[in-house]
Amino acid sequence: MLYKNERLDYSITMELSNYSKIFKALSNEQRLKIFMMIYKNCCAPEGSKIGAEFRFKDESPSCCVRGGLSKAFTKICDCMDISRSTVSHHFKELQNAGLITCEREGQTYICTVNEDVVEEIKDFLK
Amino acid sequence: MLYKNERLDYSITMELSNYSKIFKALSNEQRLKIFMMIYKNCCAPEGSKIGAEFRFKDESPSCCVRGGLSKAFTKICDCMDISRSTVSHHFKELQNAGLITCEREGQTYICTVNEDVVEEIKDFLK
DNA sequence: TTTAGCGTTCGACAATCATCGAACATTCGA
DNA sequence: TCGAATGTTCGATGATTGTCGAACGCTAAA
Repeated sequence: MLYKNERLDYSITMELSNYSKIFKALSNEQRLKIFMMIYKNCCAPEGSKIGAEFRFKDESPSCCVRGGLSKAFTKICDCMDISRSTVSHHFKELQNAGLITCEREGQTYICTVNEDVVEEIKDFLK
Repeated sequence: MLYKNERLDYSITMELSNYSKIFKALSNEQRLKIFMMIYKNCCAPEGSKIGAEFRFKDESPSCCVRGGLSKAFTKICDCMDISRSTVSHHFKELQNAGLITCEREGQTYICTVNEDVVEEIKDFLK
C-alpha cells in the first residue's frame, strides 16, 4: 500500500481520460462496494441517501481518525468474501484513480477519501 | 441497434450493481466521449461546464429532434477515428447500461439520453 | 530475538474487453 | 429495380482484468 500515490490532475475541468479512469475504478462491483464502505464510514454527508448496508455494524464514530477510516483494510477484508490479495489489488486501483489515499498508522493504515475528486464526480454532467 | 432495450431497474435508490454497470459503460474513454457528445448536443443543461469540444462543429440546434440527437451514429462515426463496427458496439454498451435509447428515423436513428439515469449519476454519493 | 499480524508481491489462469475487417440486412432515392 | 448509404453481426486477436494461493517483508508485542 502506497503512503502517497502520484495524483491525477484535477484542474478546473477534468480531462475526459481522468473521468474514464475514475469510472473504471468504480466499474467493478466489489471495488465499488469497498469505496462505498470507506466513504460511508468517514465522510458521507449528514443525512446522505447512501444505504446503511455500507456502515460497519459494530462501529462507533471513533472508527474515524484524522478524517480517515482507521484499519480500513482489515475491516473490509473481514466483511467481504474475497481474498486479502484481491482486496489489496482493489485498494491499489482506488488509489491509482485518485479516489483514496492511505497513510500508515502503526501496523495498519488510515484510509482517506479524496474529497476534491468526489466533488468532481458530483459535478459530472453539470 | 435496438429499437427499445430492456431497461435496468432504477428504483428509489439504485442497486450497487446498477451503478457499477453504468460506470463500466463510461469507463472506456472512446465510449465516454460518444456519450458526452450525445449528451452535449441534445440535453446538457444551459450554461453547462461540459466542454465545447463535444459540440458538433457545423451543427445548428436543429440537430435535435423529439428530444434526441438525429443521425447520432453517422455524426459520431464522422468525428472519431475508430471503425463503424466498434462505434456500433459502443452504442450497444451504452444502451445496455440504460444510458441512451435509440429510435429509428428513416434510414438513420434518433438517439436520446435517458435523463432519469443521468439524475441517478448526479445523485451518486449524495 | 522470536513470533504473530498486517498487507504486498508474484505468477498463474480464466474471463472479459476493444478493436478490426468482411459479410450481411435494410432503406431510401434514382 | 438497382445502387448507395446506414448500421449490424460475426469471427478473430491481442490486451486487460479479477481472482486466487503461496511466499515474502515489515512492525509490534511477547
